[in-house]
Amino acid sequence: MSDQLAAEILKEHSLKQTAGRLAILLVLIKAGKPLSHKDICSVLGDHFYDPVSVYRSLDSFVEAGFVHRVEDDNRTRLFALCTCEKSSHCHPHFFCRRCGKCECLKKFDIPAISELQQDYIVEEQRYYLKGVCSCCSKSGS
Amino acid sequence: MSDQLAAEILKEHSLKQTAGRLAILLVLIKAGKPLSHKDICSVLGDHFYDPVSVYRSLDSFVEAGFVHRVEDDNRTRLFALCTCEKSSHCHPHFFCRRCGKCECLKKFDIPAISELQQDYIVEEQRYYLKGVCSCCSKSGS
DNA sequence: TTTTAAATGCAACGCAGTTGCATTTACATC
DNA sequence: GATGTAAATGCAACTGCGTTGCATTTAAAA
Repeated sequence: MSDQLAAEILKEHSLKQTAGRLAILLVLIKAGKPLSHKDICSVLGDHFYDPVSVYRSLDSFVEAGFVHRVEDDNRTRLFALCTCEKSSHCHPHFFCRRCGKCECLKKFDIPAISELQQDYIVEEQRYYLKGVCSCCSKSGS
Repeated sequence: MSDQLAAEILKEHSLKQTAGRLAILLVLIKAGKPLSHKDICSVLGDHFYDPVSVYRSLDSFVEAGFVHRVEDDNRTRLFALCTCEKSSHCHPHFFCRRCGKCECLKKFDIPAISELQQDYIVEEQRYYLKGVCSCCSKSGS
């Protein structure tokens, strides 16, 4: 299932199939949301895979384009499997300050800023929201 | 001129007038754009004001609400005097990858996301653009 | 099976920002 | 103007995320 998907993704992007990469990718697939390096390491368990190698594997995923990096505001980076087409990486991310989770909000259209401001070349857009997610807001204050 | 403005801003927000705070505020006023801690320290010159104190002064400015923090993607934070009303801190920031400058794009309306997604409490929005600014794009590739 | 470029582990490093604590200072009160 | 006090500062050490260098191992092509 997910194992096979992970292997396929690596193959598709001409990345070597290593135990570490497969494990990391599996974690990202199962999570279905952005995770920090720390999150990933704690799911993998210590001593299984070197933290530095986790960084390097993630970097290779980002470079290949099937994982994207989300900056949160604590100077940490989150990594998420990117299910959208490569050309539309851009969608808002919502950070819940109560449960700490990060969600990709893919329903929203981000306005085409480039049309509004002359001579600006927009190469990357990032939309970041913070507050309380629907799950937490329902379960009382 | 600017000196007086700096003093007024501090007074308005009930912050003690200290040489360091006035100097930092002056730097921000004159810059007219977001600056990093490093930028500020290098304008102030070494040995005039302790780097840690610069951080603390900036924090007090942010807490008072007349300076806001902009996250760029190099894990550094930029600080900018906030000329807009407190209630509308939110506007896009454009980072030019060529000249490295950061601009506040105050003309743009950010869509009201909160209406679209039920039960989400949006407390903060951040819009981040990256590319080449009009100035750099005009002066050749 | 052999070869080789890429991936890994380990140790040390870099940098932005924070914390603790003793000292100094702005400013309110007398 | 002198005094008292909470806030601001300087200094040193620390934290946490991420990176770099280098020797070793390994996936996968030949």
